[in-house]
Amino acid sequence: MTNPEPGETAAPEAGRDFIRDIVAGDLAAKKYPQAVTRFPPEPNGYLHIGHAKSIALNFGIAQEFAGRCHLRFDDTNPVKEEQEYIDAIKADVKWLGFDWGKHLYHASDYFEQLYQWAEGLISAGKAYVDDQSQEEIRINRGTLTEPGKNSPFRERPVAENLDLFRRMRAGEFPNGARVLRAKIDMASGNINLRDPVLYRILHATHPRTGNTWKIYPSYDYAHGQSDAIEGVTHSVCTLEFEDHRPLYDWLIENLPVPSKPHQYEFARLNITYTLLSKRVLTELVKQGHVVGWDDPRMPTLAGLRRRGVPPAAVRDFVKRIGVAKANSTVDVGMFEFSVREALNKTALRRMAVLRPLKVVIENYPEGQTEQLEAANHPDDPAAGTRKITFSRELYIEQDDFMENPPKKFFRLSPGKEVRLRYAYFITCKSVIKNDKGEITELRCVYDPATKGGNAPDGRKVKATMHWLSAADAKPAELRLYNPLFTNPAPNAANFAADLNPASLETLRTALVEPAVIAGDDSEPMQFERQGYFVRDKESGAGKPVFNRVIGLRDTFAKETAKEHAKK
RNA sequence: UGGGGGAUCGUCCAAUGGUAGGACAGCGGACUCUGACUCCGUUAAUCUAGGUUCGAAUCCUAGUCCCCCAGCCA
Repeated sequence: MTNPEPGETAAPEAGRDFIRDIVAGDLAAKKYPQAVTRFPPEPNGYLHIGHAKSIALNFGIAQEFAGRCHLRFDDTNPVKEEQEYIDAIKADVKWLGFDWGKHLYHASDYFEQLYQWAEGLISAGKAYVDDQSQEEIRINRGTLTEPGKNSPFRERPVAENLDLFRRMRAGEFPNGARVLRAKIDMASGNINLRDPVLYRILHATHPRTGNTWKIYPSYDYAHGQSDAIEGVTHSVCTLEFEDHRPLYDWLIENLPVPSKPHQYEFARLNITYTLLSKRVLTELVKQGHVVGWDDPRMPTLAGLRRRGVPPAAVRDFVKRIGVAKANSTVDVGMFEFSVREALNKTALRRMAVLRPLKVVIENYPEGQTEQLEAANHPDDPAAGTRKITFSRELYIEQDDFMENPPKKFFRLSPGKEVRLRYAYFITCKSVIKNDKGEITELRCVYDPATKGGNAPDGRKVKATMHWLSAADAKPAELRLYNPLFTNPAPNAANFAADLNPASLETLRTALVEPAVIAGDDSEPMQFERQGYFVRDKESGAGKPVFNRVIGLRDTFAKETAKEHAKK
């Protein structure tokens, strides 16, 4: 985290959303010397693209307003939290491109302070130990339309509360025996104010504090106070915490905290064909619908990373969608746009045949080969060129040939001439089929005068196709991914019903040009006319595996689909 | 029927009393050795009804619809 010179607090991009407006206004009014934000994940799962929106917001504000942003783990529930998640979250935030510098904190760092403040609340008569069972507390809380009833333990003397609370800490009582509650208002229309639980007994091992604590603070009690301890000025969270704000403020007002942070809420991210719920994502993993948190079909940052999505694409996406208070669902197409845009600029071009169809160039001498030059990136000469081999036996894409093509089909068909990219024009002479009538091979002729891909007589072809020399092509496994859900608005409550059975399509007979294997395959490449692919971690020397990050925009396929829909 | 929020092109986000704008998607075209990219053009919206005002997405009144809250989760 960089901390630019003071005085540089004028906001360069102020006013891009209502939260930044507030920050800019507070800074202009000299309410704070510096904007301090925080990203506060609970380590009970992996981060997903919805978190990326929050990360970019919080770290972005710090950058733009010359403030700072903390990474703080909200680790108040040891029953659900694990070290694996803590490590994964840090890795994901870094991957996204943000740096908390020295500002790494945990709510658990403040457990002792929080405890002392709780005793203070008890001493002030503002909190009490409740012996009611969980069930009784629930019943006495009332309903949305009926007020709650005071606990019979609400007027317990301070000394007794203190004694009981200390014994709770000492571990004298089993889980659920008692809780510490704030004494606010059991009749409040806001249920969060009906004597909210501040501490509960939990005999569990915490990833950081081990077995030191037998009681743990609730989210409401820990969160705002952690903000205050850290000097957070703008505590940004999602809409569902809006009606926790009065409680947030009550605690800040009634505790001797060192600063007074304020909470602001924005709408969480939703995307079509996607579920961004930690509960659902956890179940997808645990029930084996995906191979893990980093399954390339997952909307987790780990999944996107493995899928080959550049972090810049994620940042661009969350910047495009903006920040507001209205619930909304972003079209997944908008994310795909960001991914393609990021990849198009940098991905090196290669050729790969997903579903091979053999082609024999009848008039090309047997045994002869030649090296042709191909650009690594047509829009960037600096990316250089590579050699590709041409020979008598080739492979083209099955989709690039039709025996009886419709008018709009520009590719190869009997008697038709097309260009093989960077090579020659070829014309299809005949089709060879097997017993079942399936096309197994094409016999074509080439025009030696078109070497490199241009006809000296100026004649044009409608299509340019990718191809591979049979002797040089390398086998590879290609994994094509489709949305995990078939429903644009998947039902989180019954997500299994909306699962897409075809979310993963594995191509085991695909072929790639040698440069794909030989070159640096850690970065995504574009397999021309197909899409962007990146080497998967399961890839081995003898068995290269590539993930399709995303396909190229395919206007022809879209038109074809439309035609079909009409019929 | 308690409390808290929200409604602007198909979608997401702007416009804070003065020409409703941008992005994605769509459509049409140009270009093209990727049916990609790029470029040009274009369709398309203020939840409803009243009111205030020279002028309303914006202010007022009354409605409608949507979301969140009854964990010892966060």
